[in-house]
Amino acid sequence: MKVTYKGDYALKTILDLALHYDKELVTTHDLAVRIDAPIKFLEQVLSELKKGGFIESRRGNVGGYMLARKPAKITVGEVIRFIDGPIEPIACLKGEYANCSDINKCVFRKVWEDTTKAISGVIDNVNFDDLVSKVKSQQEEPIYSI
Amino acid sequence: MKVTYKGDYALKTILDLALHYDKELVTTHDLAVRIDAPIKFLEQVLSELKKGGFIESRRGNVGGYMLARKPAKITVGEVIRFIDGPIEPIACLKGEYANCSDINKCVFRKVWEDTTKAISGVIDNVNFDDLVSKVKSQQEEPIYSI
DNA sequence: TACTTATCCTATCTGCTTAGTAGGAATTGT
DNA sequence: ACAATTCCTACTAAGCAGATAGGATAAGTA
Repeated sequence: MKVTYKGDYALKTILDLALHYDKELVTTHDLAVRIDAPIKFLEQVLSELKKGGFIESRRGNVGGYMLARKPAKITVGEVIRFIDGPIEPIACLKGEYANCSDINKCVFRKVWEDTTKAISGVIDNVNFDDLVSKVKSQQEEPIYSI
Repeated sequence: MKVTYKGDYALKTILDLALHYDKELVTTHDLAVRIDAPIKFLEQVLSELKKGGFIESRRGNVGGYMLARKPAKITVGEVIRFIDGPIEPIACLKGEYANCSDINKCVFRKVWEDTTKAISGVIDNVNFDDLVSKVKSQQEEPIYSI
């Protein structure tokens, strides 16, 4: 599993849109400023997220983006898998590996399967409602230091 | 976390040497044939594994390689980390990431930390004695099909 | 001593992926 | 008509993976 900049931008995009859910549309420009991403690169990420059914858009003068689903219905795992590809640590689990003469006898296979499950157990159990709550609780946090 | 061919060859190398532990030295040639790796590429992997203290070598006519430690004292996690680098799914956990303005406020950080722990929980708890046992039990397995 | 069989060392190469850039077409409200 | 936006396609620079190449060095043996 490797989370690229593209995946990182995608996650931050979904989180930003989740914070504006049921309010106003978000433009690429505003998003790019807030998540600190190159706007032209971000455009491509947004295009993919739209194709993936994560977000919707409105073109023209007062256009912008919004989430296609409720934040609670989108998980980190879904987004990462869609943008950065399968989370398997090694290609052999996808059957795209030349060096597995007898895949059923490979003693490492179980290790990679267990690893994949362990990763899934984390990223598939965090949704964007959780993250929105976390962001909001951080903002409300009292200041303990003087 | 991404396991490369190099990492895969390294793991298979350690396993093969574990299967020959306390017996004879293993040559690069024999190893290359058994694990199906290009010999010149494998040489580089062996060189790294030696630098990492996993294996020892003997040069010359009757040379070859052997494990530097007992199979039980080498884990899959150790080898992978040494050959393929840190298992963190994203660079921000290593502090090598430009896009984290305030790392303590990033709500994704915990996700990546939890992911890293989950992966470690698997790969750091498999050692090469476990794998040797598994290989041997597979070899002894009765044939159920006619 | 010559020869063989090993490990060891360093440089080079090719294709792929990541991250980003560039330029403009299409759409929509004012 | 104009401005602001999404949308589309192509290109590029840098880095990395996965080798390949050519030999130097070491050690046992006839």
